[in-house]
Amino acid sequence: MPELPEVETVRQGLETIIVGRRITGLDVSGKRTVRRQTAAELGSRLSGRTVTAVRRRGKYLSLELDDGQFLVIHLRMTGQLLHVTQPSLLPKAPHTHVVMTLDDGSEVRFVDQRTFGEWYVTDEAGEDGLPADFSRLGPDPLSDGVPVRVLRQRLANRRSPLKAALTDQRVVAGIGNIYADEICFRARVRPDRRCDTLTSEETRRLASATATILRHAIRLRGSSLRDQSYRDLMGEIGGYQARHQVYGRVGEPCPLCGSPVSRIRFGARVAYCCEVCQQ
DNA sequence: AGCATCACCTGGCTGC
DNA sequence: TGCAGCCAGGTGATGC
Repeated sequence: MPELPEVETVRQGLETIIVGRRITGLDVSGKRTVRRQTAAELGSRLSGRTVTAVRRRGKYLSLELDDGQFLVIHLRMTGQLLHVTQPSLLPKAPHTHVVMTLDDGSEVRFVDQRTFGEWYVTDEAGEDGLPADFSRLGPDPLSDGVPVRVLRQRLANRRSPLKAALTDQRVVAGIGNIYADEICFRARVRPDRRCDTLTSEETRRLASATATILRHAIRLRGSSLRDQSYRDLMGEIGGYQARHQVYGRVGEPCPLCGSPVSRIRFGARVAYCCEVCQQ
Protein backbone atom coordinates (compact mmCIF):
# COMPACT_ATOMS: atom_id res chain seq x y z
CA MET A 1 0.00 0.00 0.00
CA PRO A 2 1.59 3.22 -1.03
CA GLU A 3 2.37 5.46 1.92
CA LEU A 4 4.69 8.47 2.01
CA PRO A 5 7.94 6.64 1.05
CA GLU A 6 6.30 4.86 -1.87
CA VAL A 7 4.56 7.99 -3.14
CA GLU A 8 7.80 9.96 -2.78
CA THR A 9 9.64 7.32 -4.82
CA VAL A 10 6.99 7.62 -7.54
CA ARG A 11 7.23 11.42 -7.34
CA GLN A 12 10.98 11.35 -7.89
CA GLY A 13 10.55 9.07 -10.88
CA LEU A 14 7.78 11.21 -12.35
CA GLU A 15 9.83 14.37 -11.90
CA THR A 16 12.60 12.85 -13.99
CA ILE A 17 10.43 11.74 -16.87
CA ILE A 18 7.64 14.27 -17.07
CA VAL A 19 8.84 17.77 -16.15
CA GLY A 20 9.11 19.79 -19.35
CA ARG A 21 7.00 17.28 -21.27
CA ARG A 22 3.71 18.15 -22.92
CA ILE A 23 0.63 16.00 -22.41
CA THR A 24 -0.65 15.05 -25.83
CA GLY A 25 -3.50 12.73 -24.91
CA LEU A 26 -5.49 11.11 -22.16
CA ASP A 27 -7.44 7.87 -22.44
CA VAL A 28 -9.67 7.09 -19.49
CA SER A 29 -11.11 3.60 -19.66
CA GLY A 30 -11.98 2.96 -16.00
CA LYS A 31 -15.28 4.28 -14.73
CA ARG A 32 -14.24 5.15 -11.20
CA THR A 33 -10.78 6.72 -11.37
CA VAL A 34 -12.07 10.09 -12.52
CA ARG A 35 -15.02 11.13 -10.35
CA ARG A 36 -14.83 14.86 -9.65
CA GLN A 37 -15.26 15.72 -13.31
CA THR A 38 -16.00 13.87 -16.49
CA ALA A 39 -13.22 12.04 -18.27
CA ALA A 40 -13.80 14.35 -21.26
CA GLU A 41 -13.31 17.45 -19.12
CA LEU A 42 -10.15 16.04 -17.53
CA GLY A 43 -8.80 15.20 -20.98
CA SER A 44 -9.53 18.60 -22.47
CA ARG A 45 -8.04 20.46 -19.50
CA LEU A 46 -4.83 18.41 -19.64
CA SER A 47 -4.28 18.13 -23.39
CA GLY A 48 -1.57 20.39 -24.70
CA ARG A 49 -0.38 21.38 -21.23
CA THR A 50 3.25 21.09 -20.18
CA VAL A 51 4.13 19.73 -16.73
CA THR A 52 6.33 22.19 -14.84
CA ALA A 53 6.79 20.40 -11.49
CA VAL A 54 5.79 17.28 -9.58
CA ARG A 55 5.08 17.79 -5.92
CA ARG A 56 3.74 15.71 -3.06
CA ARG A 57 2.10 16.22 0.28
CA GLY A 58 1.47 13.12 2.35
CA LYS A 59 0.19 10.51 -0.06
CA TYR A 60 -1.08 13.01 -2.64
CA LEU A 61 0.77 13.82 -5.85
CA SER A 62 0.33 17.11 -7.66
CA LEU A 63 1.55 17.68 -11.20
CA GLU A 64 1.81 21.41 -11.82
CA LEU A 65 0.82 22.50 -15.31
CA ASP A 66 2.00 25.52 -17.27
CA ASP A 67 -1.40 27.23 -17.06
CA GLY A 68 -1.59 27.12 -13.24
CA GLN A 69 -3.72 23.99 -13.03
CA PHE A 70 -2.79 20.94 -10.97
CA LEU A 71 -3.31 17.33 -11.91
CA VAL A 72 -3.87 15.61 -8.57
CA ILE A 73 -3.31 11.87 -8.32
CA HIS A 74 -3.93 9.64 -5.29
CA LEU A 75 -2.90 5.99 -5.56
CA ARG A 76 -5.01 4.90 -2.56
CA MET A 77 -4.34 1.21 -1.96
CA THR A 78 -3.48 -0.47 -5.22
CA GLY A 79 -2.83 2.38 -7.66
CA GLN A 80 0.37 2.18 -9.69
CA LEU A 81 1.88 4.65 -12.13
CA LEU A 82 4.05 3.06 -14.79
CA HIS A 83 6.19 4.83 -17.36
CA VAL A 84 6.24 3.01 -20.68
CA THR A 85 8.77 4.31 -23.20
CA GLN A 86 7.72 2.05 -26.07
CA PRO A 87 3.97 1.60 -25.68
CA SER A 88 3.51 -0.56 -28.77
CA LEU A 89 5.80 -3.21 -27.28
CA LEU A 90 4.00 -3.52 -23.97
CA PRO A 91 0.32 -4.48 -23.88
CA LYS A 92 -1.73 -2.75 -21.22
CA ALA A 93 -1.78 -4.62 -17.92
CA PRO A 94 -5.17 -5.69 -16.54
CA HIS A 95 -6.87 -2.92 -14.51
CA THR A 96 -5.24 -0.14 -16.53
CA HIS A 97 -7.71 2.72 -16.09
CA VAL A 98 -5.90 5.78 -17.46
CA VAL A 99 -3.23 6.22 -20.12
CA MET A 100 -1.59 9.62 -20.44
CA THR A 101 0.48 10.13 -23.59
CA LEU A 102 3.46 12.50 -23.59
CA ASP A 103 5.05 14.42 -26.45
CA ASP A 104 8.01 12.01 -26.65
CA GLY A 105 5.63 9.15 -27.46
CA SER A 106 5.94 7.57 -24.03
CA GLU A 107 2.98 6.81 -21.78
CA VAL A 108 2.20 7.08 -18.11
CA ARG A 109 -0.25 4.28 -17.32
CA PHE A 110 -2.40 4.11 -14.22
CA VAL A 111 -3.09 0.56 -13.09
CA ASP A 112 -5.39 0.10 -10.10
CA GLN A 113 -6.89 -3.26 -9.24
CA ARG A 114 -9.25 -2.02 -6.57
CA THR A 115 -10.20 1.25 -8.27
CA PHE A 116 -9.98 3.42 -5.16
CA GLY A 117 -7.30 5.60 -6.73
CA GLU A 118 -8.26 8.98 -8.11
CA TRP A 119 -7.24 11.55 -10.72
CA TYR A 120 -8.63 15.08 -10.91
CA VAL A 121 -7.65 18.49 -12.14
CA THR A 122 -8.08 21.73 -10.20
CA ASP A 123 -6.92 25.31 -10.48
CA GLU A 124 -7.49 26.26 -6.85
CA ALA A 125 -4.16 26.85 -5.17
CA GLY A 126 -3.41 27.23 -1.48
CA GLU A 127 -0.88 29.59 0.08
CA ASP A 128 1.86 26.99 -0.27
CA GLY A 129 1.36 26.79 -4.03
CA LEU A 130 -0.13 23.31 -3.76
CA PRO A 131 -3.75 22.46 -4.55
CA ALA A 132 -6.10 24.09 -2.03
CA ASP A 133 -7.55 20.73 -0.94
CA PHE A 134 -4.16 19.82 0.49
CA SER A 135 -4.61 22.37 3.26
CA ARG A 136 -6.71 19.77 5.12
CA LEU A 137 -3.57 17.70 5.53
CA GLY A 138 -1.22 17.91 8.48
CA PRO A 139 2.49 18.66 8.05
CA ASP A 140 4.43 16.45 5.65
CA PRO A 141 7.19 14.78 7.69
CA LEU A 142 9.65 15.02 4.82
CA SER A 143 9.11 18.51 3.43
CA ASP A 144 7.75 20.25 6.54
CA GLY A 145 9.24 18.08 9.29
CA VAL A 146 7.34 17.12 12.42
CA PRO A 147 8.53 19.31 15.27
CA VAL A 148 8.04 17.65 18.67
CA ARG A 149 5.93 20.53 19.92
CA VAL A 150 3.55 20.19 16.96
CA LEU A 151 3.12 16.47 17.59
CA ARG A 152 2.73 17.04 21.31
CA GLN A 153 0.04 19.64 20.74
CA ARG A 154 -1.81 17.43 18.23
CA LEU A 155 -1.77 14.35 20.45
CA ALA A 156 -2.25 15.94 23.87
CA ASN A 157 -6.05 16.04 23.95
CA ARG A 158 -6.85 12.99 21.90
CA ARG A 159 -8.36 9.99 23.57
CA SER A 160 -8.00 7.74 20.54
CA PRO A 161 -5.30 5.08 20.19
CA LEU A 162 -1.92 6.37 19.02
CA LYS A 163 -2.04 4.46 15.74
CA ALA A 164 -5.38 6.07 14.85
CA ALA A 165 -3.78 9.49 15.34
CA LEU A 166 -0.59 8.68 13.42
CA THR A 167 -2.60 7.48 10.43
CA ASP A 168 -4.99 10.47 10.61
CA GLN A 169 -3.80 12.58 7.69
CA ARG A 170 -4.85 15.79 9.47
CA VAL A 171 -2.37 15.09 12.27
CA VAL A 172 0.60 14.15 10.10
CA ALA A 173 0.32 13.51 6.37
CA GLY A 174 1.65 10.35 4.75
CA ILE A 175 1.70 7.66 7.45
CA GLY A 176 -0.34 4.50 6.86
CA ASN A 177 -0.59 1.07 8.37
CA ILE A 178 2.94 -0.18 7.78
CA TYR A 179 4.92 2.86 8.86
CA ALA A 180 2.66 3.58 11.86
CA ASP A 181 3.57 0.17 13.30
CA GLU A 182 7.26 0.61 12.52
CA ILE A 183 7.30 4.11 14.04
CA CYS A 184 5.60 2.89 17.24
CA PHE A 185 8.10 0.05 17.53
CA ARG A 186 11.10 2.31 17.09
CA ALA A 187 9.67 4.74 19.64
CA ARG A 188 8.91 1.79 21.97
CA VAL A 189 5.28 2.84 22.44
CA ARG A 190 2.31 0.53 21.97
CA PRO A 191 0.12 1.44 18.97
CA ASP A 192 -2.98 1.16 21.16
CA ARG A 193 -1.75 3.63 23.78
CA ARG A 194 -4.23 6.42 24.37
CA CYS A 195 -2.68 9.59 22.95
CA ASP A 196 -3.41 11.70 26.02
CA THR A 197 -1.32 9.38 28.21
CA LEU A 198 1.88 9.82 26.22
CA THR A 199 4.81 11.40 28.08
CA SER A 200 6.88 14.20 26.53
CA GLU A 201 9.75 11.80 26.19
CA GLU A 202 7.59 9.28 24.32
CA THR A 203 6.28 12.00 22.00
CA ARG A 204 9.85 13.11 21.38
CA ARG A 205 10.77 9.54 20.44
CA LEU A 206 7.73 9.31 18.13
CA ALA A 207 8.71 12.49 16.28
CA SER A 208 12.26 11.29 15.92
CA ALA A 209 11.25 7.76 14.82
CA THR A 210 8.89 9.20 12.20
CA ALA A 211 11.69 11.12 10.51
CA THR A 212 14.20 8.28 10.75
CA ILE A 213 11.93 5.52 9.45
CA LEU A 214 10.42 7.49 6.59
CA ARG A 215 13.81 8.72 5.37
CA HIS A 216 15.28 5.23 5.53
CA ALA A 217 12.28 3.79 3.65
CA ILE A 218 12.64 6.42 0.91
CA ARG A 219 16.32 5.56 0.52
CA LEU A 220 15.26 1.95 -0.07
CA ARG A 221 12.49 3.07 -2.46
CA GLY A 222 9.58 2.03 -0.26
CA SER A 223 8.00 -1.26 0.78
CA SER A 224 6.46 -3.87 -1.50
CA LEU A 225 4.41 -6.49 0.30
CA ARG A 226 3.71 -10.01 -0.84
CA ASP A 227 1.08 -8.92 -3.37
CA GLN A 228 3.66 -6.49 -4.84
CA SER A 229 0.89 -4.04 -5.61
CA TYR A 230 3.42 -1.30 -4.99
CA ARG A 231 5.95 -0.84 -7.75
CA ASP A 232 7.82 2.25 -8.79
CA LEU A 233 7.44 4.07 -12.10
CA MET A 234 9.75 1.58 -13.80
CA GLY A 235 7.88 -1.42 -12.37
CA GLU A 236 10.54 -2.23 -9.77
CA ILE A 237 9.60 -3.34 -6.27
CA GLY A 238 10.90 -1.51 -3.20
CA GLY A 239 13.49 -2.70 -0.72
CA TYR A 240 12.30 -1.57 2.69
CA GLN A 241 10.06 -4.60 3.39
CA ALA A 242 13.21 -6.51 4.36
CA ARG A 243 13.77 -3.93 7.11
CA HIS A 244 10.33 -4.19 8.69
CA GLN A 245 10.83 -4.94 12.37
CA VAL A 246 7.25 -5.80 13.33
CA TYR A 247 4.81 -5.16 10.46
CA GLY A 248 3.48 -8.47 9.16
CA ARG A 249 5.88 -10.45 11.36
CA VAL A 250 3.51 -12.00 13.89
CA GLY A 251 5.21 -14.79 15.84
CA GLU A 252 8.70 -13.89 14.67
CA PRO A 253 11.21 -12.79 17.31
CA CYS A 254 11.33 -9.13 18.26
CA PRO A 255 14.66 -7.76 17.00
CA LEU A 256 15.28 -6.17 20.41
CA CYS A 257 14.24 -8.79 22.96
CA GLY A 258 13.48 -11.95 21.00
CA SER A 259 9.96 -12.45 22.28
CA PRO A 260 7.35 -13.12 19.59
CA VAL A 261 5.81 -10.18 17.75
CA SER A 262 2.09 -9.79 18.49
CA ARG A 263 -0.80 -8.89 16.26
CA ILE A 264 -3.10 -6.89 18.49
CA ARG A 265 -6.63 -5.67 17.81
CA PHE A 266 -8.25 -2.52 19.13
CA GLY A 267 -11.57 -1.32 17.82
CA ALA A 268 -11.71 -2.31 14.18
CA ARG A 269 -7.94 -2.00 13.80
CA VAL A 270 -5.00 -4.33 13.79
CA ALA A 271 -1.38 -3.53 14.63
CA TYR A 272 1.85 -5.44 14.97
CA CYS A 273 4.05 -4.76 17.98
CA CYS A 274 6.31 -6.22 20.66
CA GLU A 275 4.30 -6.25 23.86
CA VAL A 276 7.51 -6.51 25.90
CA CYS A 277 9.48 -3.63 24.35
CA GLN A 278 6.55 -1.30 23.68
CA GLN A 279 4.62 0.28 26.56
C1' DA B 1 -15.94 18.56 18.23
C1' DG B 2 -14.28 14.24 18.34
C1' DC B 3 -14.69 9.61 17.83
C1' DA B 4 -16.48 5.21 15.71
C1' DT B 5 -18.38 2.90 11.91
C1' DC B 6 -19.38 2.11 7.27
C1' DA B 7 -18.96 2.18 2.15
C1' DC B 8 -16.14 1.85 -1.64
C1' DC B 9 -13.69 -2.55 -4.44
C1' DT B 10 -11.28 -6.94 -5.99
C1' DG B 11 -8.33 -10.88 -5.46
C1' DG B 12 -6.27 -14.01 -2.43
C1' DC B 13 -6.70 -16.75 1.45
C1' DT B 14 -9.14 -19.64 5.09
C1' DG B 15 -12.10 -22.98 6.59
C1' DC B 16 -15.84 -25.97 6.06
C1' DT C 1 -11.98 -29.89 -4.68
C1' DG C 2 -15.28 -26.12 -4.48
C1' DC C 3 -17.07 -22.30 -2.77
C1' DA C 4 -18.76 -18.94 0.60
C1' DG C 5 -17.11 -15.58 3.30
C1' DC C 6 -13.48 -12.94 5.32
C1' DC C 7 -9.69 -9.75 4.96
C1' DA C 8 -6.85 -6.02 3.32
C1' DG C 9 -6.81 -0.73 3.80
C1' DG C 10 -7.03 5.19 2.65
C1' DT C 11 -10.40 8.32 2.63
C1' DG C 12 -14.85 10.60 2.94
C1' DA C 13 -19.53 10.29 4.51
C1' DT C 14 -22.49 9.40 8.14
C1' DG C 15 -24.00 8.66 12.79
C1' DC C 16 -23.59 9.19 17.74
